[in-house]
Amino acid sequence: MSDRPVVTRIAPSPTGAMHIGTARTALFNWLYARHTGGKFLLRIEDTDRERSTQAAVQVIFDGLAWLGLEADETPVFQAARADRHKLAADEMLARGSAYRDYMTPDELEVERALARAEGRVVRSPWRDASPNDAPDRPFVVRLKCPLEGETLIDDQVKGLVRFQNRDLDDLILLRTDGTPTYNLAVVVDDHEMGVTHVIRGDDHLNNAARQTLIYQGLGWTPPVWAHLPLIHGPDGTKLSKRHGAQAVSEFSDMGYLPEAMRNYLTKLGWGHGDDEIFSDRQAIDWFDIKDVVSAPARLDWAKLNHLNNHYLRLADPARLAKLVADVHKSRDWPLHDDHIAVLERVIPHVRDGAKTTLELADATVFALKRRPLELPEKARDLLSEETRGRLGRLREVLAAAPAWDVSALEALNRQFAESEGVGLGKIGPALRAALSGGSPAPDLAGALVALGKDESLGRLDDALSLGG
RNA sequence: GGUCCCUUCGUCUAUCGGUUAGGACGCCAGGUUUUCAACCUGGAGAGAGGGGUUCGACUCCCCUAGGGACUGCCA
Repeated sequence: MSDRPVVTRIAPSPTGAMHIGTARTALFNWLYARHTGGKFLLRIEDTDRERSTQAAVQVIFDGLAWLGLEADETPVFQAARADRHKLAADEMLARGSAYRDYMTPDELEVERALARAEGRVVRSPWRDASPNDAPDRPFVVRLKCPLEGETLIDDQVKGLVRFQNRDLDDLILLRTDGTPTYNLAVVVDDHEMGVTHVIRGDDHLNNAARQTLIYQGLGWTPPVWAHLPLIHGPDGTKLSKRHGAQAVSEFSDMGYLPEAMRNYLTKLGWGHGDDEIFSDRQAIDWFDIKDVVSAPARLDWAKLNHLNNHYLRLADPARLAKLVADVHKSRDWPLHDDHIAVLERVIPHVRDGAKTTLELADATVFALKRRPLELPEKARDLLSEETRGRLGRLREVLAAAPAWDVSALEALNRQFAESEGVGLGKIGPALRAALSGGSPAPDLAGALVALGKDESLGRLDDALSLGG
């Protein structure tokens, strides 16, 4: 196992949204593949034809692309491989590691109830029937699980897990219509795709034992297993809609950056000393399945917000401007031709307080407004005659400003207040109102720079002319 | 019911038999201050319970309790 190059995979079923837990599983598979210099593959488990849709397949592609987790080979579609799966089942039949089960649904139901009452696993009477006794009716192909002995799973996350074979049921390999079930398909595909490390949610830990039996029934070597604990909601229960979000697309819609998601999700269930914020490069260098935490983790919005704020402050303003413009568009805000340029100029001054691109959009509204601004009642009240006089004088000082940058304007504002013999508090609120029209805006100097000299002076003039 | 997994501050984690149990987010207090944030300083805050093993357990073992997964001709 150790000398083969590592091959990992993510194998989602396209039945709707892409769950954030799936995203994290993909991320860990991707990290481990990158860490070891191996390959990361994608397989779409679309054997449930009832529920699988093309749209849901696209959701998976989009989700992985958004997160930056590109597969190294073209995706495999499981449904297209049904012939291979059936061949494997035939092989198991031939080897005696599977059998045809002719139980009717009614009989199965009775056996299931009985088995549960007796605290044992379902067993078909056809397990040991002679092929000659085969009746002429539909059958399923079942795994012929050994009745004695045990199956060990040397899990990279959970440690050594021991299953008594008698507790493992003869799961169905082929349905009555001859189509393969999940457990067979997974084993055949993982084997034929050369997957060396199966890293998946720990809801599959039980399956690992049964799948091991299938590997053995086929004469194949099982992969290295690693079962990751699930992500829970903030209250510790299974993550669901009511926790705010579940799907990758929702996190995107809520204004989270993919790099923030990667950092957050990597740290959720894995640790590297005291490191909290790290680059993809560092994550790849440091990541090892053995360091994955074995307990489920809860989604913590506050921490995600913190990280997103961090990456928002690091991001290229041009990139953010596009994202923020999209937010405004989705809100039907009347954008103008120069909005991208305006956003690019404003964003550096307002991003420090933003947790998401949605908040970033909120913070840019003041700059996107068109003159003359509508001043809310509260803002008008600030423009007393005295204040208007001061603002007028400030306007001239600003107009004559030799430089239009934050530190110069800060100094200039302060000097002006001093020359007027008042504190900045006597001028700030009114200036702010004139510049922002009552919308949230950055500090004064930042607002002036963000708006630019012409726009700033124009807005001041507008305010001064009010009732003047 | 059966099988299996999990259990360190509110949350994410560090520790891998010997630490005043560390960090981060959040929270509280103070500072900065023209708004909201951001930022700076300080603070409170944890080994589920009970037995062992050991000179010494958060760390190893057992039991209990509490969570969770599986138990489908879903994946």
